[in-house]
Amino acid sequence: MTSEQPLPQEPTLTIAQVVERTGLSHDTLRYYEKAGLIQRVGRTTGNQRRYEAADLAWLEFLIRLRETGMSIADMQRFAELRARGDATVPDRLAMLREHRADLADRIRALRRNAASLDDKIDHYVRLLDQPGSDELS
Amino acid sequence: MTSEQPLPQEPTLTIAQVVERTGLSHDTLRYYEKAGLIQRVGRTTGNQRRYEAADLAWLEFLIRLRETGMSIADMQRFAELRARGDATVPDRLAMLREHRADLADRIRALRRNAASLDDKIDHYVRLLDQPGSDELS
DNA sequence: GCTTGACCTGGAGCGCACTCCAGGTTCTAC
DNA sequence: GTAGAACCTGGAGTGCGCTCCAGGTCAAGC
Repeated sequence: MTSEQPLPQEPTLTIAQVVERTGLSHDTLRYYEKAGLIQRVGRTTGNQRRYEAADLAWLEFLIRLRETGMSIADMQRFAELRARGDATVPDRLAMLREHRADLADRIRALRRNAASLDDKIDHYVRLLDQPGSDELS
Repeated sequence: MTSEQPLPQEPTLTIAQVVERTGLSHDTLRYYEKAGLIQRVGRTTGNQRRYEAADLAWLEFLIRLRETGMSIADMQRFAELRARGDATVPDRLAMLREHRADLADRIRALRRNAASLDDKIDHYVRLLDQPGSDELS
């Protein structure tokens, strides 16, 4: 048999590796941690951060919340609920559903606005096709 | 025949009326004007602003640019081109097309993110349906 | 004519989400 | 063991897009 090997510790990531994988900056990672968006990350004996896979997954979820327009304050609320455990799943679900509905509204509004940009673009194209007419807008 | 009437001056709007119609605040309207986003608005002899229909239409266009994520700096560039007249139509068209393409990208990204929020929501729903399993995220 | 509310200006202040800095500690490679 | 890169902290600074303020002027109704 093979000799007993040390438990293959789940590999951890340095902050530089997390920067590379998430696109967040060092400062933003520290800011998110200070703000309570991520629970205290593991440390080496020398006090340097070592991120685990679960931290990375959570960060990626936070990034999605941010990219869909959630404020830091709301992310803090969400993170706090998460930290309180399973009992808060209904609250988290409610928050997420509300955020999802807001997002749907915003996407609809963007599409409407996109359509009117298209109209404006068409207007300019026509101006270029038949020049000479006084421009109105 | 009817007696000669004074030219029915195109009715103008006070700033309060524009606030009401656009949803922009007094301060934002003045800020936009100072920033050159709208060309100097007409004034009464007493120096109070009187907006014309064309001003309102332009403001509504600016609002669409803003709502689709254009920065004030880019709106300034656009407004400046507009102020320079017909010769800049090609530049304006190019700006608008680029902005439109960015917008399409952002809408696509939002839809992708929305889909992954939906996954997360489903995950929570399943957690609630079959409680007891240790929660992972 | 007077009151009251709407409007004017320049400039300071604010909230958000980072970003930068100084000064020190730790890690890695030689 | 040492050099240099990576990392640590608290706190100050930044850019954006407004928002507020003080101290005045103007306009409309009585």
